[in-house]
Order: sequence, then structure tokens, then C-alpha cells
Amino acid sequence: MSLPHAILTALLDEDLTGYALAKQFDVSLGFFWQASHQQIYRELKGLHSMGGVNVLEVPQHGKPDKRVYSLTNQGRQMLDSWITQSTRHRGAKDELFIKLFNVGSVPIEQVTEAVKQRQIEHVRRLELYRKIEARSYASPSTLPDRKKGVYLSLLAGIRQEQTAVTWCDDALNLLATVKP
Amino acid sequence: MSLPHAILTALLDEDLTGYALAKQFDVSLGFFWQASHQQIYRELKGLHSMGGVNVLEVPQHGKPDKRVYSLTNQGRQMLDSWITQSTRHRGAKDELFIKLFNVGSVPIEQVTEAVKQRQIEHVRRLELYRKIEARSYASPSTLPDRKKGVYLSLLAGIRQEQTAVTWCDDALNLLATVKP
DNA sequence: AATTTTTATGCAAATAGTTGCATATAAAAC
DNA sequence: GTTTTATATGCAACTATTTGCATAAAAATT
Repeated sequence: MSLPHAILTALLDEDLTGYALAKQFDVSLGFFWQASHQQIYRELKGLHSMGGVNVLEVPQHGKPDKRVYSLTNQGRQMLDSWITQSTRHRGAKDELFIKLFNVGSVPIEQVTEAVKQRQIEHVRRLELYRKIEARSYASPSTLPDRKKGVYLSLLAGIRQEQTAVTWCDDALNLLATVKP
Repeated sequence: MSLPHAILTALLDEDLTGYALAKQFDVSLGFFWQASHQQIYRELKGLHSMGGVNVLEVPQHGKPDKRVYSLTNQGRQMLDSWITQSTRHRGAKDELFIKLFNVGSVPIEQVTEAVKQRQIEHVRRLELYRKIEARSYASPSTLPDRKKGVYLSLLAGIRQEQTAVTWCDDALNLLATVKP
């Protein structure tokens, strides 16, 4: 139930079209809550009918009209009261661990391969996060308040990926001792 | 799309009723893929109609009849071919980070409180995992193959929680520097 | 003796999320 | 010159997940 709030959060800094929001979700905010453009368009409609956002229709020639959304005072209040509510932790759902539970009953190569693939993903994300850190968050202590939360999210991402990469190494070592 | 496979995995070791499966999902397997009993009953029906599981109806007096499910050869093959398929990584969805993106725009106390609450959860899970580790996985090197994957999952859980607890500390320190 | 928990199953409705399709133009790359 | 990428929106169908309800009895607790 947080997609609307994620959208409102993205609109804190700047007014955006659904398209631009979808792109924002592919980076930054989307590292912690991804959504497809279809979902975003649907939610924007919902938020508009609830008064959380305003729309400015910008006519364009040829292309469909642009609809630029901005946060309303009511939208701000929605965010505010949502943040007060208890954060519900969605138990992580990870297929990889189910696969690991099959070790000893299915051919080991497939599981090993899955861990290797996963490690590549973690390494990729870690590199991306580190790049963002170096570019925009090199000196955390001098950050303006507005950026501190974003930095902390990035820091969580970096540490999670680092932990995962190390675990993959250890997992591959132990899996190497499993008889086929 | 992995709930059926999680169920099949749980049936590798022992035959179980839907009820018992739901309880299994509250521990062990469920640390990485939780499901409600309603979901499980529905999936079991689906798996049965697809031939992945057998049912043994055990009549009981008073209570509804027990339906004990067991893995079929076809079920084993379903698991086997699923493990070969690429593991899809669900981008983590975490409300807490959305809340962090609001730092600087909403009262800071609420965000701080959310992080504190989260830390309590992580500590609780970490303690639970460590207890399981001490009880059943104290010497990983002597584990039978069948248990190695389960141990690796537990290890991932422990490290994830440890990383998260540490991050919460650092986050609380930085959030303490944010002006209200 | 009364209440709560555990065992055991399941339907129905609502919410959330994914996938496939559909349209239409401009700009950039090959 | 043709293909791909980017801009810009959205419906419809499907799949997945959650929440609320309903039943019913044994066992454990207060």
C-alpha cells in the first residue's frame, strides 16, 4: 500500500509527468520500490481523485498531451500521516533460498549456477550504488538535511549488496563440497 | 510464482497437511517466503490437479478430515526443472526507505521512531536465527549435504539482520543531526 | 467453569502487481 | 534509409497476495 506514498515522495522535490515518475522509479526511489509505468499512471489517477496531487495539462502537437503532476497541501498531509503510521515490514521473498533448500535432492550444478548469477547481480548493483555515492554523497557529514535520508537509503543499499556478495562467495565455497 | 515450489520443497522431507505446511512457513522456509494458510490451501489444490502432489484423506471424528499431502515423482520433476530456470530477483520493496526520502520535509521524530522500531525487529530476528544456528548448525563443516543449503539460507539471514542492525545505529546517529 | 490456543479446513472479496497490447511522434544511431 | 530509443499515455486481462469471514472440536490455560 505504499506506491501512492512513494509517488507523493517523488513529487516533493519537483513536479513530474507519469512518464518522468516512471523513470525516477528506475533509479533512486526505485531501488527500494519499483513500479511499472502502468501502475504509476493508475495510481496518479487515484491520487488525483483523492486530492493528493494537481494536474497541469500541457498540450503538445502530435504526442499525447503531457500531464504534469504536483503535490498539493493535502498530499503533503497524506505523506505526513502515513509516516506516523507503523511501518510494515514485508517479509523478504527470495526464490534463491527456496532453491537452496533443495540442495541434496536436486543436481547441485543448477543451484551453484543460480548463486553465481545472483552474485553478478549484487556486484552490478553494488558498483552502481558506489558510483552514485562517489558522485553525490562523498562527504556525508556536510550534507543538507534534505539529503540525509536519501544518503542513508543509499548506504543501506551499499551494505546490503556488500553483505550479499560476500555471502555468495561463502555459499559457493560450501556448495563446492556437496557431492553431485 | 514460487509458492508452489516452496510447498513442493517443504514436502521433500516429510508429508504434511495444509495446516502443518502453514506452520512450517512460519519458521524455516517462511523466513524467506511466507504465505498464509488460505494461500497454501489454494496452491495445494492447484498442485494436486497438476499431479505434483498426492493426497491421503485421513478421516477424523468431529474435526474436518485431515488431508496429508506428499510429493509425487512429477512434483520432484517440477522442482528440478524450476531450479534450472533463471531465478528472478524481486527488487526489494521497503517502505522504510520511502520514509527516509521524506527527511527534511516532515517532522523528523516520526522517521526516527520508524527506524527504532525497525531495529527492534531486526534484533529480534537476529536473536532467533542465532538460536537456531546454535541449536542445529553449530558445526557447519560436518553437516550432511542435505542440510548445507538450509544452513546457507540461515547464514544469509543472520548476516542480513546483522548488517541491518548496524545500519540502524548509524542511521539513528545521522538522523540525530537533523534539525526538527 | 470459562476462556484461549491449537488443530484443521476453506470461501469470498478486495487490493496489489504483472504482462500484453495499443497508439503516435521525434530524434538518434546504425 | 531503416531501426532503435526516447517521449507520452493508457486499457484489459491476468496473477498474486491479503483480509475478513466461517466452521468445529480438542487441548491447554486461567
